[in-house]
Amino acid sequence: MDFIIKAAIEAVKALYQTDITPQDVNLQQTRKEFEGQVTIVTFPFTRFSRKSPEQTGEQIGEYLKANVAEVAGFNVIKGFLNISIADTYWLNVYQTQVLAENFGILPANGKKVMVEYSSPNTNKPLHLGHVRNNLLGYSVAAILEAAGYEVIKANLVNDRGIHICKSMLAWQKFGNGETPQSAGLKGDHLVGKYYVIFDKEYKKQIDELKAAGKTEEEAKKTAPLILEAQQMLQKWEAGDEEVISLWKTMNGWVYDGFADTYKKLGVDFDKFYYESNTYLLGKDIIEEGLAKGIFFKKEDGSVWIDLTEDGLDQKLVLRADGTSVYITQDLGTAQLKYNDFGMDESIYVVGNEQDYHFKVLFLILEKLGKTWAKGLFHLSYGMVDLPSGKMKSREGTVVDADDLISEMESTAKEQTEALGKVDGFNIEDKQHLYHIIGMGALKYFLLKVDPKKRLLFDPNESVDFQGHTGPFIQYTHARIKSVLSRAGVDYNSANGVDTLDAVERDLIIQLTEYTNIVSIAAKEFNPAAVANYIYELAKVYNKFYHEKSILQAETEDIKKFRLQLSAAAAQVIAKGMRLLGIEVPERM
RNA sequence: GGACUUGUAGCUCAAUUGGAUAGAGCAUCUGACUACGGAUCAGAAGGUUAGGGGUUCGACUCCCUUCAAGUCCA
Repeated sequence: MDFIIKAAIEAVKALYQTDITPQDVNLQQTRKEFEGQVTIVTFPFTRFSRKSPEQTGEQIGEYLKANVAEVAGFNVIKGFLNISIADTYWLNVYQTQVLAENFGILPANGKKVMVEYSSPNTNKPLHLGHVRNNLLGYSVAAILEAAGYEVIKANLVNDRGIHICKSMLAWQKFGNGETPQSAGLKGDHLVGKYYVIFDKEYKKQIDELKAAGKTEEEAKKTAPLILEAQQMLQKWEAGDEEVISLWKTMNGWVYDGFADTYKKLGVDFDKFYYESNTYLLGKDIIEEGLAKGIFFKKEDGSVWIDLTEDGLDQKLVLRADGTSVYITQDLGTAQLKYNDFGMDESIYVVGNEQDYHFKVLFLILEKLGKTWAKGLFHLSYGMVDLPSGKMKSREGTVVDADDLISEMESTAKEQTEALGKVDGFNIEDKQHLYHIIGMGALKYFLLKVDPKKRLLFDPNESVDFQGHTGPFIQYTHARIKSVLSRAGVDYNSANGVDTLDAVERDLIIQLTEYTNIVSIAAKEFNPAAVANYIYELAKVYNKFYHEKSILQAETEDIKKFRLQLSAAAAQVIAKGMRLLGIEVPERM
């Protein structure tokens, strides 16, 4: 549509002797209740046209019609100039762009970006909140790749610390040598079970101590179990063989479990970082900051940075005893990642509870003069809430990822069987289909929402399969494939039409928008933009499908054209869904 | 105490980043092809965009303020 903007600039120059920039031309898609396909908002031009918005629109419209071949007509309503573009233009764009093999893949931009996501703790299984994180991260990575970036998917695993020691200790005390095999339980669930047991026993001890007259705070600090766990952490840090060996064993169980869940979710990673390797990093950065005078030392020896001039607080970066805080290791890890890959940008997919943390982290790196700090971005997403409020693992109100996935699959099975559409599928095909549909419903449900908004999930109300959903889009794709398989003619070289019906034009216009959407989604790190676009596309296609007969078209040329157009729609649907990590079936 | 985020139909979400009469889906009601797949399509109903003020040709969007929900900082 650049040519319209250019022409509008020329029109303003010719009519009103004023130079304007492309940004001054407010171009948008014409609302469907009006005639035309693109609209120029003329209110801003009245400043120098010294005419009413209507008159200004008329004059520019006349100019465009006279000087631009593709402008077939126009109408003016208030300050809106609606322009009808000739069908030949749309057909040309369709032929040369939409039908091109690499449509929707933007040329390489030479930039490298890291997307860090998932980043689980190894003391409990993944839940719905992690699912949102994983799907977002995977999708953003796919979108950036389509937008021309070289992408590195990274996972920073929190595999050490007091929380893991809690699970280890509980297993030692109460586990009786239980293993995933002996318990018949996924490894991450088994370890999670002992984390819960620790918490229960710990609470018992707290209650006993309180009954003996201690305050809550005292009780929490002096309960034998927590002291033992802390001791265990110290042993781990000292490299105690027994502790390390148990730690390796139990983490191994967890990784097996995670690998399984990741596979079902369809996410993957190029690079794993482990906190057990990175938790000591960052101390040299503290030195660097002190040397540069950015950090300062208090009398007790602790190191701080004063961010009050930036509207933030004073922030501790190293404890008085010389040990790290979270931000210390994050500083070090950021440097490590940059040393490893030298990427231009780095996206952290982390929940919005850490907004402040990342603000501080990025600001410190900037103050340290790290040139790459400006490429850091915190993709902050809202928490997933239940109707009862926040998910709490201690109260057993978490929605477990593995449970959720299998529930989605069985719902997909029920729905599909009720419709009786899987004749001719063997058992494996059926299972694969149920997985695709169930995950399609779940992924779409989570990704269609703007990441920064909190998400409400009601486990009692199963995810919809009708309307604005993944299965709706998958169904549209399957139905197109069905028609194509009945075509009986070669439609690849169709070129037989030179005018379009309204629905056909709408469909082509929607298809041409895809590239635009990819770049917007990449710029905003927002899969929801893609999700909502594909839904619109599927809707336009379904309307076309109902209004126009494809196989019974008026002429053979039109039939071929509509088949080809349908194939193009199926292609874009599949490509777009792939950016969301959602597969589309041939039949369903 | 300070800071950040969110608030749109009964419910779940949009709104081309300041543009036209705020759009979809679910739920409710009505209708559609003995048809290329009805997980579809067409229609009805549903709104003081949390409340109030301001900025301007024009505000869900920007500013101020109050309220509500959530989060963070020692």
